[in-house]
Amino acid sequence: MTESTSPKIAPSDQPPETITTPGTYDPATLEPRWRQLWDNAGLDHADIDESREGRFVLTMLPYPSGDLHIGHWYAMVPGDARARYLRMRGYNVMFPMGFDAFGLPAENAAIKHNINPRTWTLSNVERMRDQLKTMGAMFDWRREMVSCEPEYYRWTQWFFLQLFKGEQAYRKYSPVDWCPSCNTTLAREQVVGDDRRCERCGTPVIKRELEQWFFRTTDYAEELLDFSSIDWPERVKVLQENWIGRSEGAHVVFRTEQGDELPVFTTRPDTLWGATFMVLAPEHPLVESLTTDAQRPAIEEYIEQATRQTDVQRESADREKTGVFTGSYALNPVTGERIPIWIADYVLMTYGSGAIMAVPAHDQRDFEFARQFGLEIRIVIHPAGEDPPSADQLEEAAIGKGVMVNSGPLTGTASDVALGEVLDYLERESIGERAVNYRLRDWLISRQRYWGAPIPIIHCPNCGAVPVPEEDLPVELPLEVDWQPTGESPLKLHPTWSKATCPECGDEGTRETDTMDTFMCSSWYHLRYLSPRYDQGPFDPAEYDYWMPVSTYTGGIEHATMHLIYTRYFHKACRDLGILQGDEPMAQLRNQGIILGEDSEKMSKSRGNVVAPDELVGEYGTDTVRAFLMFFARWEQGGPWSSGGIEGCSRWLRRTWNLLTGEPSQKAGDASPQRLKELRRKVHQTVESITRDYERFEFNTTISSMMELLNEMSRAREAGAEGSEEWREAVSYYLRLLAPAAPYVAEELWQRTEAFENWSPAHSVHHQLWPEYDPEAAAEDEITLVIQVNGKVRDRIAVRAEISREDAQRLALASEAVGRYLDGEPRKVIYVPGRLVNIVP
RNA sequence: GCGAAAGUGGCGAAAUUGGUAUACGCGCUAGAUUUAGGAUCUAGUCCCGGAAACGGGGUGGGGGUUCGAGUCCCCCCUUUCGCACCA
Repeated sequence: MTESTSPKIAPSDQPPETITTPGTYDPATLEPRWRQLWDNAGLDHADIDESREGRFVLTMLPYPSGDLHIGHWYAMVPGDARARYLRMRGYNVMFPMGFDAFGLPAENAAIKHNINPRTWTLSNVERMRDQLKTMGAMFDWRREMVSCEPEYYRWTQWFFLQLFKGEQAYRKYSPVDWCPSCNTTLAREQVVGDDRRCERCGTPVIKRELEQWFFRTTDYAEELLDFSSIDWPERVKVLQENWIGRSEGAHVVFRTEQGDELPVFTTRPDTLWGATFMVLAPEHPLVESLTTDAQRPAIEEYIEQATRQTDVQRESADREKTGVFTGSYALNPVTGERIPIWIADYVLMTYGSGAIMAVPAHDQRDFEFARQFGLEIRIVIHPAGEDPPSADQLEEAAIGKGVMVNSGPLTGTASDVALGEVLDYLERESIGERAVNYRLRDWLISRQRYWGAPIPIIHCPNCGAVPVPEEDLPVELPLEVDWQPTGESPLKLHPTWSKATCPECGDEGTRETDTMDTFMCSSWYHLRYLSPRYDQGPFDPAEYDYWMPVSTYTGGIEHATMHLIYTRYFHKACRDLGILQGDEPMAQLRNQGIILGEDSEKMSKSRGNVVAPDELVGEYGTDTVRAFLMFFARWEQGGPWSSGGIEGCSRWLRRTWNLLTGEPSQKAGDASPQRLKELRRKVHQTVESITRDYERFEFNTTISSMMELLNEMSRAREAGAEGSEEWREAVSYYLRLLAPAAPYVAEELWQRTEAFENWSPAHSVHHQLWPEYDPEAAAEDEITLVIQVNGKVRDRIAVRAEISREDAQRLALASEAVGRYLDGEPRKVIYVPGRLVNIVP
């Protein structure tokens, strides 16, 4: 049985294969040979097959930075093992791979090495594709997409046009970080230091307003909060909820003394009578006209320094409040009082209306501001039955509940009804109305960059922003471009590219030179996998119907709020345009943890703790690296790498090899029926637990269960199990259970033990069915009954598994050990079938 | 500050979801084997006492629920992650 006959593994167009020497596990020759055989035979191709249920298994695509990192392996290998498991369960599994190929690093490389970003990117793609192939994953490379290829971004542009026509795209002025010396926009990572300087020339960065493109993600804020139809981690749902940031309250319209409307959003309309001043964001459009001449120098200076700061700096907590009085006043709409209007950087233009009513008695920030500048504090909510203190006595804002005081007609209203009463009052008096506000902003998709998908718009002096006709797509990036060391987009500098005729009136216009955010490319890449070369649309509807939605999506938690909100928005918006079906793109999401360096620090070149997968593959082989990545930590948690730990997985696979290729034991055939039954039990118990573990993404325990089974098989072999039907089943099951984790060695040993004459995909272990689990075979016929006295273990006795309650209790009470702790009749006896008897004295 | 998750041997970690705590692996100890080894095999390895049988203790700390708690509840400590002047 274990005698290894050399299988004739040679497809017609291959030279005869050298068979590895029996007795020696040599992944370095075995793995590439199988890879080639599989690739030649198209073993991992996934095509529509109506006889089987499809499963679209997706893992987040990499950015082609140049080298595949161990983190990529950690993200992809367990997902691959699970995809392989699903395929063996009989599903038709598609597991595609591609590259998120637009982005800033390619431009940096272009400037630094005077190389076109496309050349740089595609050579990285090629390198990483080869590295990905050593991973032993079941990627169907026919379905690969590369987002920087015109055949891909043609459809990214097409989607933009659909969203534009569906009124989801619009233009507005929005600030960017700008280097006045380089004369270019800077990305966040190009602004360095606390004093915010350009990373190239060191010039202090300023804000500049540019007209940019947005998508109306806020239209979908409410629907994006609904996760009821998807199985996503709680953690991600909470992150998205916080990101969307829904709050209920009221829009209240204040008026300036000059008569301008000054709307605010408040979650506490019940404190409206205590609004003693207003604060505007320094960027607020009314600041200019509200500023009096006397205040103008101070205001201008304040705006200057406030807008130089990052949002992060402005938002950093426990900073002393700063601000300047505009010199103007507004009228409190319920009291009619004049209240001063200030500006301060703690009010953000990007949230609400960019203006607040300040209620210093009941909001901590407003309280601190009022104390800082000597503004009036008026208590309007106070616990019933007490006299309100004077405002001077307050040490902090009173944010608690109480009864409304000093609140005109609503004085005396208790806080549990106040909100509703106040809202009714405001609506009745036409002062304000109920409103929901979101933290979520519309999605800014414009980038003043070369290396992205051009926004397919022509600006015409007569017709405005006109979409490029679909038949003219793609709007291709010019390849002959000049790079300024400043990083200014070559699209703006190009002599001819931006010249275009208006599709509507035929006059001369100019192309939009902004390109799209790369999150736009990654919002729909999963759809391109369906049919990467389809040219009648972004995807073939037949493929969509068969595969979508994505059944499992895996990737890092860091994408919880950006990519994963954008792709959900994108799907929903396209659904409403009739392009897609279903409410959600990804039915199930799971996140892997982070793999750290051996020193428990984040891996980085400067720390010198980077683990290179290529080196590991050279030393141990792909199967060992895969197994260890699955084994060493809980996948969703991650943890530090251990160079010693990988030896354990290496040993395990070598022991597997030796067990199944060695000479038969001299005791073969000696095993007792009872011993063989025990072997079979362990086999079936292992099938059960590994099946459960794959369903739950608990990859570490799939490997430890395999190790346990190997240990049991070694012992059974010593006892003479070889030659039996039970042994044959154990080997067959073992190799099929091994296949998802260690695909190469499992295939090699499968061919040997099955003794096929020739290899074909139908013979591949990867096209076998997952072992059937027989609960009867897995059931223990003898169990250890634990005898407890008062919850403490006092004895253990071996009994038949089907022992009756009466017998178990009788045996327990008869136990000598129990006698030592029990004085007289027990008060109570608890029996847990198959487990224990607990005697309460 | 708010939110989420976690805390178990020397280390990475298991624990069928309330029922024998520490499976599996690393490391370590002893032995076997080998020219040698960081190779392979066997045995041992939570702590204290004991030659052993056995006894006592034990899952960050404190309380609670329960016949029974690593697991559930409350309080505290620590760590990690996310969000943060959100009106």
